[in-house]
Amino acid sequence: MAPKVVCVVGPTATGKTKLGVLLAKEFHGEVVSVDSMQIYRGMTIGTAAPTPEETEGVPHHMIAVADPAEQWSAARYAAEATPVVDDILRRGKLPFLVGGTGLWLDALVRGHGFAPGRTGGKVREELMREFDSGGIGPLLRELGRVDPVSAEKLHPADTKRILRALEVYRETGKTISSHDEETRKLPPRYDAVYIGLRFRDREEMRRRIDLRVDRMVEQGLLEEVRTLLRSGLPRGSTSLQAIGYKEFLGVLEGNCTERDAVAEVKLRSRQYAKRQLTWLRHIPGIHWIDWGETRDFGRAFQISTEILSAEGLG
RNA sequence: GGGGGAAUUCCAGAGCGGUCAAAUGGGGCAGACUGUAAAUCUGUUGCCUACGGCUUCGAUGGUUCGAAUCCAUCUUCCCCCA
Repeated sequence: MAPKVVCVVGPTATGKTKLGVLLAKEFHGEVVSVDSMQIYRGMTIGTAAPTPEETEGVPHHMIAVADPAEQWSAARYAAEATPVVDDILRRGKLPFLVGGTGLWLDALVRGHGFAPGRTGGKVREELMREFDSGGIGPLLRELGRVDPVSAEKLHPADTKRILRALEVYRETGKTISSHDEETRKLPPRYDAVYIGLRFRDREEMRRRIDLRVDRMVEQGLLEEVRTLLRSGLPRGSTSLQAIGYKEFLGVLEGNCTERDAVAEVKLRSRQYAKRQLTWLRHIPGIHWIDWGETRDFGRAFQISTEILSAEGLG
């Protein structure tokens, strides 16, 4: 039987971090962050990474462990987070996977591994060159020959995935569709209990996000971005894809006013939250806790406690 | 006070007599997602008893077989001269 873990999920600004800490304290657990941006060092304000006060002494893992200049990926995350989770289990504690990066969470929980090939790899570079010179047409035709299942499924505009599908084939001689098919059948590595946080009302979510962004600015987001840049971060870094950072980069470069940047960050954040909700809808069995006008953590804690107890944890 | 310009579907903004429920972008909504995932990609977006029908393009009234597109008046806004 797969070991049990608890996942605290939900879109941005719903309070996953706080609930995670409350529960970890109660259930003798440790937190493993599942966040593609909190992974990078020096990005605490803009990613709302938990501060030492907020962790309340609960050990947190996979936060600020990467250099912002590095290119992390779901695969690398899963590879590094898995032993961390296992170690927590070995010590008889309960892992709380807390975060909003859907793919990373799935990769960790299901533990399927990814097919070979990576960003920056030789084959990928080669494919990029071919794409630049010949467009997607020839590549899509090639995919149609070697992996018709993927070619059929992928939209012609979905360059990224078309290249990746070809990459897997060229690297391994096997198709990504067969790889996916096989890994889908594998039993998950962990038996996850999902607790989801969300707002009942979209407007309320929006207000919460706006508030959060305003607070980030007050706490010095601009300065944080400036410091990050001073460390000689390459412009194309994955870490700079983070919402808040890419917009404030524009402010520092004088391409946009802080006021506009703030509005942009709020907008992109709520669009992101929507995508997170879409992702989460495909996970069956999430125990949702709906926030009303206020986030009543006392109540959420109580509900979660009951859920976890019913699951035999605690 | 005089002269000129503009009013379009949630927003910006095309359209300049029929092929217009109205390009395009944004936003909204929905979806996808197996090595960049806070990324990337897709669909949809007036109403309906829906392969057809109905009501829209500041307002009213005209011209015309036919108008968002032409004319008149009115309303609002912008610019210029006073």
